[in-house]
Amino acid sequence: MQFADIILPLNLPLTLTYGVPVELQGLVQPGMRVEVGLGRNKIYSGLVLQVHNFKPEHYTVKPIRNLVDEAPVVFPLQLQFWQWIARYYLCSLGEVMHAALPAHLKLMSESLLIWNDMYEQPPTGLSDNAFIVAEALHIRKQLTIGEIRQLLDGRNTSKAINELLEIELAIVTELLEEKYKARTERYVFLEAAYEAEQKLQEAFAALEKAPKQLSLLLTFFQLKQQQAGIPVAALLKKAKASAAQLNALAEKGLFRFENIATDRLPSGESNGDAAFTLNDAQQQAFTAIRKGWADNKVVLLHGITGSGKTLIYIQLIREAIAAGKQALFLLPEIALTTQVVSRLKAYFGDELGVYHSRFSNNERVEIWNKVKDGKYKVVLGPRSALWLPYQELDCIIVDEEHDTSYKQYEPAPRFHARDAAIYLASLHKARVLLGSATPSVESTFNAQQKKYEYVPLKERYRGVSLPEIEPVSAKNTQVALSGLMTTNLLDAIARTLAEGKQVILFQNKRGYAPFLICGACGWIPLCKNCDVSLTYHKQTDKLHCHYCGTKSAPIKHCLQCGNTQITTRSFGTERIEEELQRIFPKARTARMDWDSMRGKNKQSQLIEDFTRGRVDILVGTQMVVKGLDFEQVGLVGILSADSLLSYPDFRVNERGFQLMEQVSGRAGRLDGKGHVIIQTFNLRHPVLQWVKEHDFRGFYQAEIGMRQQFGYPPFTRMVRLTCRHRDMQKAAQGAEALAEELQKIPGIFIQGPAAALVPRVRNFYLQEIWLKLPREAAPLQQGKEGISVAINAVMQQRGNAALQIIADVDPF
DNA sequence: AGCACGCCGACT
DNA sequence: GTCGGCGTGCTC
Ligand SMILES: [Zn+2]
Ligand SMILES: [Zn+2]
Repeated sequence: MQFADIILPLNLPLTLTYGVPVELQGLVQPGMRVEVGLGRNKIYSGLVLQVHNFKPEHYTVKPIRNLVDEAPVVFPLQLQFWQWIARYYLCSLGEVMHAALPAHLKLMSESLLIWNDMYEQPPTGLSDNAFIVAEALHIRKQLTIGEIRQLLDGRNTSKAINELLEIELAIVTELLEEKYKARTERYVFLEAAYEAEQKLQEAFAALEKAPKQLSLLLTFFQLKQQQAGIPVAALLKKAKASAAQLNALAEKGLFRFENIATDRLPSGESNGDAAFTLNDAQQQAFTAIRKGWADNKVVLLHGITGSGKTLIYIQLIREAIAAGKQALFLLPEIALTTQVVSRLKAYFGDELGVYHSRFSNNERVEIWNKVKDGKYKVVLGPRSALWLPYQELDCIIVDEEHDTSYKQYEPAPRFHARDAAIYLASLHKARVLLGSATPSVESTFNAQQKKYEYVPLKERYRGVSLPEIEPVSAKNTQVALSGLMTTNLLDAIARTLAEGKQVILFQNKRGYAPFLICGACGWIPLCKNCDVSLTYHKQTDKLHCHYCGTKSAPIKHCLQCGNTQITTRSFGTERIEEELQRIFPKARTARMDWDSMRGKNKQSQLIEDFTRGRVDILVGTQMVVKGLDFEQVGLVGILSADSLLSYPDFRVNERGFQLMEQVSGRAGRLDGKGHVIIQTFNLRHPVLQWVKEHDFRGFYQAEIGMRQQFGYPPFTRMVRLTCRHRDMQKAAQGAEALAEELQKIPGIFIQGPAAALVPRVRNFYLQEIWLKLPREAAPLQQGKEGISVAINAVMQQRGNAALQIIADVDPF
């Protein structure tokens, strides 16, 4: 007897073992989806992890019911990758599977109620709900549980269903359906009989009095030279004919129709062999990258904005394709709307697959298959592109490697795509290139330690020079704008606009008024689900909670003392745009933040407008840094540098430096007159000095010293454990119990528990424990295993069932 | 994730 | 008394 360990896309601690029935022996392979029963009568498509001969001792196995696939949909290498993710990031294989497989490859049965034909009609004596279901069932003959829930509005469905099953009015079966549906298109073919010359002549003759049909037939033959079947839509369009005319020909027996599965993904033509040459600096960097790779090292390419990293990437990808392998190009999701996509498409055409969150579930399956079949040689995508089934990767390029969006937080697996990419590459024996204008402290440290090869690319492409950075004291602000914009900034904006150049203003708060307070008693409107203050949004005329998304009616008077004077503190992007319109009425303003970019093509539209000079002043949050890739702006203003440099996180300086450096990169200009103004109440903040001098080295030296002194990464590894419970007491007790269990682990440093920065979100109370672990692989893994044990111990304690413990390895 | 089992409040 | 609410535990 053979057995198979099956992964189900659920948060189960382990795989489940099923028996391989005789008729499936030899057919079940790792990576295949199989139908398995779970619990009373659910059927899932699970994924085979391995097949073996070890009979489980403590329970009797259920058999695999059937195969879903004839061949594996997941490669063995991917299963290894999943197992590493689960181990390293402290989550279950099921959670990894859930994240990795496209939704339409994960099947779960739905219960189907079928009318029993022994009954002629619904009997009397049923409860109201059961009667409603019985009547519907009588007409429709079968209903899914979902349909019944809809019918009864979700109330008391199980009772009604049990009532019907009791009297055998209906029987229940489980239905496991393939979710992926190929898109089909109607094609028209010439009937075989008309392939004969003479028969065809007759047909043409008979059409003399129907010129429209004749011309349609001629168009058909014109197109038929390329392919036998012609898409109906294309034919009608080309012939400018109607469906009725086509049907008339079909009725005469000339044509037959067939529905053929087609590709959902648009195929782009490449520019053929678009030739380009690397300049000297690029060529040098390219050679250095190849050398680093030859030494089996990860390469860190430190190239300032506008140094032309993309061309180097393209050249490396070309070589990967030439070697008959695949390449993966990772980007932060938000950067996938920029010109990079069209640039790569121009070079790689149909061999390039782009992956992002806007694809439908059916499209994702098609992308999955094209990667698996090797039709895509290059994949450009965000962190989720790591899950695709690559046959053989030659290289992985992680651009903007410092970017925080590479770290997934919710839900598990809480992985870092840059780090996971390095492991995935090692499985493929592929090479890794990390690229950034502001490399992370971790990667720079690895380069310093000679673990990575460091390749600088200093020269700015096309001779664009670095902008002048001017920190200005925010004390020097106009009274009317109470701390919003300094006269330096206002003057600079006016000057820049007068020169016909564009302005970008950066403010890290969205909405209109991020903070409201009663002028009389100091009362602050708070979210009812979270421990945070609410932000007023003018666009919706509502108060928004940025943690749970709840929108509530705006406050007209204080709920505590009744005072009608509610004052606002701080300025969001909405308010800034409004003020700018008032101060610079002739300037065309635009806003780029989470709220204004929600629509489908909003972001690409804005980029288009900005590039074509249809926007004079752009106000935005982080998005203006990450979501734009042009660098021809006259002035960049950072309205409040202090908010970027004062929050409790050991990476605060790193983030602040990276952000301001990246923002500055937007202000490089060919004429060498780019200008950046940074408003602050602390002109002497060291980060501002480093930014001012573009002094990456100085920043790094200071930062790495601090990390070493206080035992932060890269000198240690951190794990954050969050206890989440609806009850404040239970959350705190759970965290205490967890901390106690953690004490048993040797060699780890425990900080906490303490309430999270925001102690309550969506009505869940959050308690955090921060752990420092040794960075060496073996004791690190030992420590993590200890953490798993501790979590399990706490979860098994009575009364902790509703407690959630979230482990976040290498938190960001 | 579902689903069954079991223990308490508010209805006949 | 029972009906049904949800908190708890399990799925090979
Ligand atoms: Zn008040
Ligand atoms: Zn909230």
